[in-house]
Amino acid sequence: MKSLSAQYDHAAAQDKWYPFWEKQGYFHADPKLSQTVDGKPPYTIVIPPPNVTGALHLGHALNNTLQDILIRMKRMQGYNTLWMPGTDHAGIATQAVVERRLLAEEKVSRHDLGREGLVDRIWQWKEQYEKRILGQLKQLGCSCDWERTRFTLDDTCARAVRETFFKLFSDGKIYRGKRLVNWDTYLQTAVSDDEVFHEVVKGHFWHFRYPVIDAKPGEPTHVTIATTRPETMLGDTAVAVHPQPATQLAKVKKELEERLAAAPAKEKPPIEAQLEALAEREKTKLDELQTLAEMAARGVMLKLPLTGRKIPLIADIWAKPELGSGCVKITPAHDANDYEVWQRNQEIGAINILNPEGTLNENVPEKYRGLTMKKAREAVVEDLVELGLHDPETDREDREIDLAHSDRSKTPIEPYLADQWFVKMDQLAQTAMDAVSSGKVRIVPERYIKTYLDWLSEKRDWPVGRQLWWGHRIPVWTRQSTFDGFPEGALGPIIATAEKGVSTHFASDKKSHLTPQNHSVRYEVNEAERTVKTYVSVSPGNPKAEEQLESPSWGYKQDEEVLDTWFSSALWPHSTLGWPEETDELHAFYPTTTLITSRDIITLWVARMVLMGEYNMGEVPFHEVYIHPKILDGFGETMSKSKGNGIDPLDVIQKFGADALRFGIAYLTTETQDVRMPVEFECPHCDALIKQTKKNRILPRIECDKCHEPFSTQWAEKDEDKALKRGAVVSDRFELGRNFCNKVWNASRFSLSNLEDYTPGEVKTEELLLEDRWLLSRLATVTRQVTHALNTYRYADAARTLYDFAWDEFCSFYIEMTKARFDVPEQRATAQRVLAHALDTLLRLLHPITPFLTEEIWQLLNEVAPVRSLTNPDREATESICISPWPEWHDGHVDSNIESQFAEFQAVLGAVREIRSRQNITMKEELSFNVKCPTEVAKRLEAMQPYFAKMANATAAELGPTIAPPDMAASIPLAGDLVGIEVHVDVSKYIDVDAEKKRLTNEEEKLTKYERSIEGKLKNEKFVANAPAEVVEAERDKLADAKKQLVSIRAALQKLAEL
RNA sequence: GGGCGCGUAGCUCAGUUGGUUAGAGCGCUUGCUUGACAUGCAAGAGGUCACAGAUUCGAGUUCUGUCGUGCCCA
Repeated sequence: MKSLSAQYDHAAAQDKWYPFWEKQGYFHADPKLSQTVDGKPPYTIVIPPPNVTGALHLGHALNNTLQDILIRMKRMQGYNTLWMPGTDHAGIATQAVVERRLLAEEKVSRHDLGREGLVDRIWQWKEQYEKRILGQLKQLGCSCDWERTRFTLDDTCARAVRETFFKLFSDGKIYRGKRLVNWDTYLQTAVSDDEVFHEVVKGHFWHFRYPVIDAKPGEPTHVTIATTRPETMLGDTAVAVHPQPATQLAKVKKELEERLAAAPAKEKPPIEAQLEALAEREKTKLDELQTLAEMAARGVMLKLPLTGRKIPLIADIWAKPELGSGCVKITPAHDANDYEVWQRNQEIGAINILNPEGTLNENVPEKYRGLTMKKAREAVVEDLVELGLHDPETDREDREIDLAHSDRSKTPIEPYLADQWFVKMDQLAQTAMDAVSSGKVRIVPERYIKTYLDWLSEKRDWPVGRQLWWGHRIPVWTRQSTFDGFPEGALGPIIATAEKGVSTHFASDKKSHLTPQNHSVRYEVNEAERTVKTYVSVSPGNPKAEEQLESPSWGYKQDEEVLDTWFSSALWPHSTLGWPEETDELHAFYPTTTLITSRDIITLWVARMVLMGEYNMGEVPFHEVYIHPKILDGFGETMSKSKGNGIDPLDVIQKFGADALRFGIAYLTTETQDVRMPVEFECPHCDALIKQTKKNRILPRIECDKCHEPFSTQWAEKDEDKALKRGAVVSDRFELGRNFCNKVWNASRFSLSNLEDYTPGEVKTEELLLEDRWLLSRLATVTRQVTHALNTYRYADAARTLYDFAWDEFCSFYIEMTKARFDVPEQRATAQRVLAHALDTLLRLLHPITPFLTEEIWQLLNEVAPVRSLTNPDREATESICISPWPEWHDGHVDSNIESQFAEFQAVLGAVREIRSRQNITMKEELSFNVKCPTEVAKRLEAMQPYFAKMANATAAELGPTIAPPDMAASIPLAGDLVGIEVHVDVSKYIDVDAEKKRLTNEEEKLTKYERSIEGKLKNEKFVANAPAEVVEAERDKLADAKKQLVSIRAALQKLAEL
């Protein structure tokens, strides 16, 4: 047998076994098999496709490790398993990263490159990062079916996207609408909410007066409004006042009073001040507000200064009578709250006053057209002053304003009303809600059902267009024409009346490539202007039809926008399997089994997959969704690609190994909590540890605090940085895993070295010793617990169970005990067979979590003991642990009697060790001890003599019920189930009397306290009367036990006192 | 503002339906070159289970509130 290193070499194992697994094709799922494998259904997981914006961090490592653990277990259980891998194009995020890079490094913008040029460059980026991401997954040990790797923008997915869009379009579920977007005037694109950051800036609060038209006597002639953005008044379409100012004020007052009553003394003054102001307001303002509310109800109009437009005074709850003038101007096209007001008061309309580049458009008086917002602001204020509607001296307050900025251009965001493509969600959302309510899709943990249902129940239509170039271009061709001059020759006559929202077909002429089946049409008719916009969606695979539409005579243009990334992600479970083709894969593996993901995309992704699955396939995409915790950094922040606080799993794998990382991850994946992972950098020059800080976590190079040498990090990109040595990232969490792997490795090393003359053979029950039966019993229990834990996504339970069993039971006891048996020829063969069997089982249980380690040992074990199952004596071990059968447990092996007998031995051994340690007796000195115990216990302990010798260098001199403790003894009475057993060591040679007295006195105190607490309980009549009989009984037993212990401790103390 | 979590040892976390003398790993202390493993072995110290009420014979565990903290939605 070759000699094995004392340390597990994770790098070697990873390099060796991953290519082997791939070559053997273990990860490839054959759809034809799935109907036939043992009657077991296929087991499928689709990967949440990581986006190609950047490399993976520990959060992804967690997500994918959890998937791999299940996939590997199910594969071993004989299911036809498919883990479908792939990546996501992540429209805006990726385009933004590439654009930023281009600008920084080559000083070119997307406009310089043009659409095709930019998209080309993004593809290059994608190739690079896809490679890196897939490489990371392989390094992690993920057993994905790589032959099926997909990308959300590849041809297969594109086909599914086109098909789905066409289907939705034809079904009338896609429409054009208006929506407020975060408009980045610098980049001229909408940005999503999470690409916006808020910053408080200094600004002003301006008060203006708008004249009332035809005010009745006694009514106000002007309405005062206040704004932080005067220029938007050009787009006002109403002024709102609260419909019931008195009620509202009373409500606010009541809330304040309640808060005042509950507030601690020091917080009272500001609330009192507010209440006073409110009272003042009721006196001075309320009447006027009441009047205004009545005027609003009557339909009074106001004259919007500078524009000459008339706008209504409306009653709406958005107006806050407790604030400012109590009236608020409404600019639906440029303010989110005002937009909501418009939704409630459709008649007021919305006026967009902004050009895409941030200047004012033709909807404002000529004077202001073309001005930037800033210039317009000055002009508007100036002109209002001129009209006497604003006094700069009294009507302007300083104020801090929370202003949204674009993360990408760092310029202020303009809320902007844009035309958008929407998907109608009413019915689709309902199907997704039903899927979960009915239990067709189970969400684990259940609390996330609420998130899912709450979001879907709003049934908000889904805006699917994005003003980007990177993505699936919307397959709609548009042309605007006059109503009269409808292009008869080209299009043929209109069949249906061209009403708004009517979908119909062109009548095809014979030469047309547009057939009734391959396209769908919608019209948007503007009767006032007598124009019609025609939208044509073409089903996939009809390039000629598209060409025809784009030909000069037809004059159609394809929509410039692309689809929201989530549109393609929503199809992922079926698009990756080949839909809309009726592939074998689709038949075999859809619906998939489980989805494993993180909670932040329950609404964005999970819900949409369910509704699209139902829509396209008529069937849910998966039966269970497991939502796992998130890894936070040392500052409690979630790791994210954009923040740059993520840790590259490769930095961990390189130092600790993939197995250690995976074990650490499984160990921390508990049901409820997110997990903090404070990390440190390890200097590659001097091994000093450098704390990760918010500052250094994004640096490409870091200088060591101690030796001042620089080293590189995952962010290194410049050659000079890359040339530096890379600093590893370290954390206890990984050390735990690394140490555990090493422990298993060494236990295996020991086993292997003692199996050289192993022969397979039947082991008869009567040949088994106590420790064998104990181990088999424990193994059965552990197998059951681990299987159950993984089946219910209790990863931490599985990892902890295995950790404790492997370390504390298998290594610390079983292996230690077999050492003694290998020296006894007649015991050797049985010990070997049980050991080989146990190691074999343990490896298989561990394999899903630590695949490389277990494969490495499996292969070594196969060399010396290829046949090693006690339960299937003829079975030869498989060529790889990947495809070995998952352990089954035998209830017959579980023997609580044996386990308690073993616990007895462990406790006595522990007592001996404790005395040795307390008395400072080194292991070199042989120890003799006595045990006072019942006869049957004595008999059993007698049989364990070799183990006391081996494991504690101690001999039980006397055992039995009549043993008298030595005169100078250190004594430990056992507790709990083992009460009645006393361990005594004659320590006359060593004893530190004072120390022993002190210890016993401590112990006595503790026990006395304990005794009193139980006595207290038992004296409580209510407890005795109300608690279940067995609980009361248990307390009585505890009391009796404590008393027994006390007796022996007092006796020992007494003896010491007599010395 | 609404929803969902989390506050247990110096740190990172377990603690299943209320009944244990509240656990683990790391760190710390003491002693070990025990022939698988110092990435190890043996032992030890360390806790008002955030705070305040309530329910109960009994609360780390259930309920209410407060404070702190995190995420999601607006």
